[in-house]
Amino acid sequence: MTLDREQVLRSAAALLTRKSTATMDEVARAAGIGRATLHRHFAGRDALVRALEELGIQEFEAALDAARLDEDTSEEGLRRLIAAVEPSAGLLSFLVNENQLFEGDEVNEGWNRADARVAAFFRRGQERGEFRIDLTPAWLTEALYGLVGTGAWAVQAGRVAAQDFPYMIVELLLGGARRSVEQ
Amino acid sequence: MTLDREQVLRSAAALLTRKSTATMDEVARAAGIGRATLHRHFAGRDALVRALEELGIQEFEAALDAARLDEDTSEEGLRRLIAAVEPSAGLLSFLVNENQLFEGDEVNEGWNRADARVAAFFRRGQERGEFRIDLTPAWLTEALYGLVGTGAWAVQAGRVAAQDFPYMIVELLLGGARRSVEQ
DNA sequence: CCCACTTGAGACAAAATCGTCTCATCGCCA
DNA sequence: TGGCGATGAGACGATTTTGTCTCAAGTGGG
Repeated sequence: MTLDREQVLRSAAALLTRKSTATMDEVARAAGIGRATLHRHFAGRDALVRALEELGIQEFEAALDAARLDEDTSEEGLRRLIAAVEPSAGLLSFLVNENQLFEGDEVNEGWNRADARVAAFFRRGQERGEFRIDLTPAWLTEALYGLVGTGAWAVQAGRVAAQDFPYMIVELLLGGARRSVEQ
Repeated sequence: MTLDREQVLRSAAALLTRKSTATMDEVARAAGIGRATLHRHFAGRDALVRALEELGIQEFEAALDAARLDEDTSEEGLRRLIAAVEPSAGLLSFLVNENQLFEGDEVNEGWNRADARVAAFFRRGQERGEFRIDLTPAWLTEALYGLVGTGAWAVQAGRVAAQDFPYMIVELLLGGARRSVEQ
């Protein structure tokens, strides 16, 4: 009975998304395994979080690839990115919060890579005249993370229908709340 | 030497905003008092967090009052709200995250009051034709919280200049990232 | 000036969590 | 079928945090 490491990580992500302070015991029970087994595969809580970080980065970079940010318009690229990132939204939200705890000492370079890609996407959109230039790429990047996390939370709390997740995020991020004259 | 309860709460808020897992000892030292004194004024960590919750709700409702959301256009009201909420952004962000841990069992009704006011503000803006109707008031409310928290974090992490905080949030929330034809 | 009140520092036990270990059990493969 | 490897359950000690208590020191008001 080989333990499904991926499955364990996914249930841990699902639990920690809801309750970021869950204990190792809770994580183990959520995965349907014993605490000893959890420790056999992840040396400790740090190792578990780091494994989740690897998974999250991997999923996020896969989403960045799948979004084909260079093709079509920036708007279409952003729509594809949000849609591709949706399944990982909860995990990414957890990891973003977790990273805020670190003193910036040792952030996984994967985040820097991903950040750079997202920021470059916004900068390219600005250069193309598709995005406003008065909002910095760094802020747009952070705002994207924040809205994805907020969206995941809103869906989980039942404040937003799951099917509306991509639409709500993309529309707000692209067009804002103001009712513009053009539509 | 009467202990300045307000001052203690503010330094606790400042610390917990950066490190939400700070211990009672760290909170006490950050406030420049002994741990025993901290316990004399707040029975425990829960009591401290609840006191911070009261403070945060009070500040948020004060910001809602100061923003005079009924006057002028919705856009001006939102600008005033974000500006008024800026000093409390870190604390509110901490409390929002903290509330996500609760199982919805006993949320302070103050949040419901505040939520209702914000959602009503967006709904009113929609009825006036100033806000889009395809984004629900509930989502706009959550997005506002999320962006305020993200903004506070971005400023603290040095990714956004503190002076740009209100502008970045309001502009993104109102107009989005898309460069519209009208400007 | 003196006393009552508050504080800071530290000791102390209780509780929570962690990490490790043992042992019995179970499934799978040779 | 027999043995090997992995698992679950739980015991155990170590560590961290918490909450309480004591005691000496200091401050301010009467």
